[in-house]
Amino acid sequence: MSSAVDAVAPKRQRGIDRVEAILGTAILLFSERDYSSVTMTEIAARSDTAIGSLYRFFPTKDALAAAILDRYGAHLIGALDQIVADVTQMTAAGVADALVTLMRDLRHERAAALSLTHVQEGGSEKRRALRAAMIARLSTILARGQHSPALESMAWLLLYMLKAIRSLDQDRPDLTAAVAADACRLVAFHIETAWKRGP
Amino acid sequence: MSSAVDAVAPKRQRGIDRVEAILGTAILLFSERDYSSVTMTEIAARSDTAIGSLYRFFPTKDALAAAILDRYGAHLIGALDQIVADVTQMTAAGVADALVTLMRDLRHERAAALSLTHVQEGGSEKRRALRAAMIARLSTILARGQHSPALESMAWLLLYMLKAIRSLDQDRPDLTAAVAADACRLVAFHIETAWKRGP
Amino acid sequence: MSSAVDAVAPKRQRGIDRVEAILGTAILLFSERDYSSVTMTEIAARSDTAIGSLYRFFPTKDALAAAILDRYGAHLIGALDQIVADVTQMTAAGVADALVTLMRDLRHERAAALSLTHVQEGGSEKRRALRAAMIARLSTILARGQHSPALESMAWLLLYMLKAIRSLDQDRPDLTAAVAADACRLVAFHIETAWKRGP
Amino acid sequence: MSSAVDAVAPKRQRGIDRVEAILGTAILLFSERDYSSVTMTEIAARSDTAIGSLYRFFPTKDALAAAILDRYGAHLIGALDQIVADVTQMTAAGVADALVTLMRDLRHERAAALSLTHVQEGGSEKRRALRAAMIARLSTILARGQHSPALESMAWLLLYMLKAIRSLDQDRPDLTAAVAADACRLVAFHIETAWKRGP
DNA sequence: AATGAATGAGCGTTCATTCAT
DNA sequence: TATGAATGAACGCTCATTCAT
Repeated sequence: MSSAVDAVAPKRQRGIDRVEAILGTAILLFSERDYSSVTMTEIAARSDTAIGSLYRFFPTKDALAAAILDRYGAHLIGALDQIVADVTQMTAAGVADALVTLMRDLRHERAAALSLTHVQEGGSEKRRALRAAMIARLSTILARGQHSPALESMAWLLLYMLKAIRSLDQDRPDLTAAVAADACRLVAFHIETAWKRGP
Repeated sequence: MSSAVDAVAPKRQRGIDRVEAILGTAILLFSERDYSSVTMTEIAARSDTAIGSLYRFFPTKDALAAAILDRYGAHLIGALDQIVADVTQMTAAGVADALVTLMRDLRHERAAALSLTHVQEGGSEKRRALRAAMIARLSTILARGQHSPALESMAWLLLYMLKAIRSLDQDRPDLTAAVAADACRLVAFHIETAWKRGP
Repeated sequence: MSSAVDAVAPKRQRGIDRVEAILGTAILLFSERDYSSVTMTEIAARSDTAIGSLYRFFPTKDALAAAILDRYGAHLIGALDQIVADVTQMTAAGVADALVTLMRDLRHERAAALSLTHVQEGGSEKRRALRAAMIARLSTILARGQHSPALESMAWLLLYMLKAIRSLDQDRPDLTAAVAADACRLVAFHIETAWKRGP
Repeated sequence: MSSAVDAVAPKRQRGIDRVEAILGTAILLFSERDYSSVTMTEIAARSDTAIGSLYRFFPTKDALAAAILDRYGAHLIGALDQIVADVTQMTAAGVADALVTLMRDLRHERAAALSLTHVQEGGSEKRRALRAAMIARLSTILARGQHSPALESMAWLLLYMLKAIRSLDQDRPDLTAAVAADACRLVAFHIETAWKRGP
């Protein structure tokens, strides 16, 4: 009953490539459909992986979901930290543009992450941690470099606006150009409001 | 009303009640979880319906999903039509407030509808039609009574902002009060921009 | 994820028959092979049951095992109680004969129960309870009607001798006749030793 | 011994150690659980052997089982032959004690062997051969040195009684002391009955 | 008409065994 | 040679749907 091997981590190049293929395929499928309706068999088949090999690297479906969330979180936080570092030398419009662009770049991973919202196994905890980390960065941006809990509710609104813009971008890519300026203007308006208000 | 109909009326009424119970339960469950992970058996049990009866009213799971989407669409479009009818006599702030309030009122049905996004059986077609209907109303609002295709991209942005506000409202109900004014201000800013721009 | 129907209990005649067929097949298979190597699919196929129906009555493999153990325990304890009731009017040889015969009659169920020894889900607890119940009866028999904890170790030895005789009976049915008298003589010798010793 | 062999001797010794570790681990696991529920991966991990190496020494799981049975059989027959050699100079009680002790000493290997009862690959043939060999020795013991087919059924009964005593010993080690004398007395009674009866 | 037992394809997962490195 | 990644048939179990009662 108890399996001797449970863990993961590819050691050879082939394993690393395979993990990449699996994650890419999984992100693609989860971004298109339900977590529950995407099957491990399908992920394996589409990434040219034997089902047994898939389970070598990701011992459960939830573990695969967690890996995707982790990777998405790392990308996101890394990029936000970059903006935080530069915020004192940027205009509101510049910050708005950076944020909107960042969200567009991560659109696929984000869509996949959305499908993983309800995953068991500490998934909601992971999401909570990620959200907290994002809110912390966005609050700092709204406070122009000094973290300020008073701005947290504005940070939440900013976060959800950014999500909305990314969703729109993904659902109607034909509108991206037409919408871009207005979207940035809205975000910039929000940021300026915060900056005027002070920390 | 006549005694001749009374014989069947209870039956009909019972059927209506049953359908209501099923739809209510389904909306609740779909708003909490994956479409795929909510089972017909569970919907039947939670609404005190025999599984066979559930299938009498909704011959497939997709048909049940379609019924929920239809009902949600009708509610939404009805309410938007009301705002459209009154828009020429409202301020931008008033319109913003009406829209935000509407979205909050429909939050449960909306959450359920989100779960049904990827349903087969003409689900995406239904969604497309609903979106088109919403965009038409929002465009009219942004044009202050006259429908204007030029404002379509702004209508899309408005639509997604409203979604974002509703999501935030649902995910963090503790922030509703703190966020409400800023959210309405943003929406009003967007509406005013459109109104200034002209149709 | 959570299933609305978990429990069991057939209500119609057809269901009762089916449960009998399933239990019979399962006892047969478990008496021939490993618990782990007997598959639910095989039990279903051999008892002409759809796999889904098998799971309606026995929601897990362990539950099926538990049902078999329960039934075996009930048969065994019932028969032992009969012997206990009559023991004061019987000779040692008569008791020995009754015990050996009883074991022979239950040989198939017993062989199946053996396969279920290591089943999780409180299986070992069930086995412990059954053993305790058997030891209590055998102690009473060895004490000629009065229960006596002092005779417990002799009861254990008796229990294992009876198991041995039944196993031999099953493994080499051709020897049954040749062995029967010697086996009964051994058991009677043990019972007489206990009776002489006193409670 | 010579330096020329030293180069390979360590390799051979390592191989022997490895095989010993594997067999020991396998006996331990098989004595605790189902043959089917013990995995090759687990045996490999617990004996610090790479799965590939395990398969080099034992090309199938059945081959590993066969090796365990062979070793158990060799131990058992060797010890019985010793008793056979001495039987003419022993009392019935002495023989009984020797047999009971022997069984106790081999209890772990025996428990493992029990798990392997139903293994395919000539496993039942192996078991039959082993049993025949045991019965031959026990018959000889019961005939006091002269092999006598007439005593075969008594030998079978003796074999199963010995199994029962060993099982009891293993299941309830706390009773060993209390039960030992009674168990030996029973076996001695059986042996004496045979000796009286003559070959 | 209403019920719930029956059905079986398909899901997540395991593990004996093979084979490239 | 020794290693452990790769393979895929098969397992326990679920659930949308059908159908006899």
